[in-house]
Amino acid sequence: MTNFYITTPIYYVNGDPHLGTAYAEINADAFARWHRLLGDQVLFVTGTDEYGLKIAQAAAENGVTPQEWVDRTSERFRRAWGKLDISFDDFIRTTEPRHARTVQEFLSEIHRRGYIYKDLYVGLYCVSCEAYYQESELVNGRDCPVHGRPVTEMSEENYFFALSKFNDRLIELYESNPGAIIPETRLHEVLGFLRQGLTDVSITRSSIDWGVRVPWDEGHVFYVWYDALINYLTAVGYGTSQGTFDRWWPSVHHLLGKDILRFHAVWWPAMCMAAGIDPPAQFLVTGWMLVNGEKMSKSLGNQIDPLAVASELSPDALRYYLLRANGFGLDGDVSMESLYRVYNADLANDLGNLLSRVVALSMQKGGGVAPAVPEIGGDVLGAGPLVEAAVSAWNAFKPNDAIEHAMAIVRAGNALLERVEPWRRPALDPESLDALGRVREGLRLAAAILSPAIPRASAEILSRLGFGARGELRWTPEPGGAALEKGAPLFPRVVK
RNA sequence: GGCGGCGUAGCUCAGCUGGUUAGAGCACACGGCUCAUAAUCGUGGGGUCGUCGGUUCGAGUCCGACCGCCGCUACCA
Repeated sequence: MTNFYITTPIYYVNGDPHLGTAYAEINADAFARWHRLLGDQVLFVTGTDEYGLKIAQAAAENGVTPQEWVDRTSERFRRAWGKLDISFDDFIRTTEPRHARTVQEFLSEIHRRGYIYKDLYVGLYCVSCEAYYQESELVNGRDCPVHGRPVTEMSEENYFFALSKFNDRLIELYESNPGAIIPETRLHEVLGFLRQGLTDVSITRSSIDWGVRVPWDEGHVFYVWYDALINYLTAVGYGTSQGTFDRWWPSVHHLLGKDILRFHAVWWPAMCMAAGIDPPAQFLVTGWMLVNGEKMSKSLGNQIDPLAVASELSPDALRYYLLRANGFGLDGDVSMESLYRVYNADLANDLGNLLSRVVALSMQKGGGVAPAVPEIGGDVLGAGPLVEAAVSAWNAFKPNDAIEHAMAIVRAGNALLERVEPWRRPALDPESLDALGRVREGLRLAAAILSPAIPRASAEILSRLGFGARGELRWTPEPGGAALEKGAPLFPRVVK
């Protein structure tokens, strides 16, 4: 029995769920569903990041307490994921007591081991924002980007994490484990960064109080990044349930966007090493969804609203499009136009229509029941190799390849029907029955492979074709005779 | 500047360690069919594989130069 632990980033609750966060959820969900299908024990964790200065400010602007504010915003994420059929097993909120406990436990351990020390943090501070800025963030090299007023150099006593002590171990980790970061180009980035040399980083703030308290010094809270990463441990019972922890850690797969790669691939493993636990096994780094080559932005008005697509078409439609349109790890150019095009071509015309064809033909020419699945003799659908290829693709975190192989089975099914032409033959013609049985089985296999991407439609395909269960991921002869269900078009064509 | 990557049909891309006439999907054109969501099936057009040079019996696939893009170059959830 294999254990598969996968995480998404936890989202900062300052904004609403959008296409980028939905994309991460959908990918992680697909991988989780794939491994459940394989029979693995799966733990899929997502959540929200609720501390930090910007949250406190947003709460103040809205006239509520920070906790009231994050209760409200976090719920928006949870509800959104429900609408996209995201099958998470746990949802971590960083303001939960269990998380604070884990953070304090974990960082105390690092502190005990001598990798956290007190020092002076010097930075450029905007009094109005009550926040530090990097020089690169400033306007004209000296003004706060929010208030446009000059920042001042300030300093405070902070705790620092001895990141630099892990420089060599991190390089060694990735050199001996090149598969630890997918895609490879992100591995190169991380190694390049590491080879420049690391400096220690400050991990607490005394100027804010919306955060997890530093247990050995109550005047400080942990800087938001440090507590956020630790959610990956909260979910598996670090410090509270050794058995649970040992079961899932360290064979964890962290899915994340390329913009937060360094925090995950540098800081986080170092923190784990400092605490005396193994670093996480793998990082799955996604690209960005671009619209006409540009980052989506509210001002450009070029957004794709994931929830709107889900309600207009279906959650499956959005999921399929995002997983199909782009290779994992690459930036993808997306638009509503291409979404409709892919939806019609693949889901309505090829897949949905094939289901309609085989059900209708079986009713008219096949005796009204599910046609038997014949022995594969002369594998006319090419299903065997295609299923194998799809399995490899899912295992290698390449949803678009897996989908492509499934669709090849579907196309072969349509072609087979054209060749045999059951509609021109008498009812119960043996060749018709053979072809219909093959297409039926082809659809079962395609539905299984596609189920991580389009869970609803996959279940519907199986049930309409009279398959009691999903069955195995290989051609399985079966006597047929089950009841069929005609039903409405699975993916109604959309006309624009 | 340094490090890394990319540039293949109208569009999005596959092409692992170099080897028959360079592939897929979409789009387009023509033809067939009518079971099906005016869906489907077949055929076809279209590519100097960024440019120049080199290695090799042979290069999209290796090497060099150049042109054009892009990412990273620390405390942005």
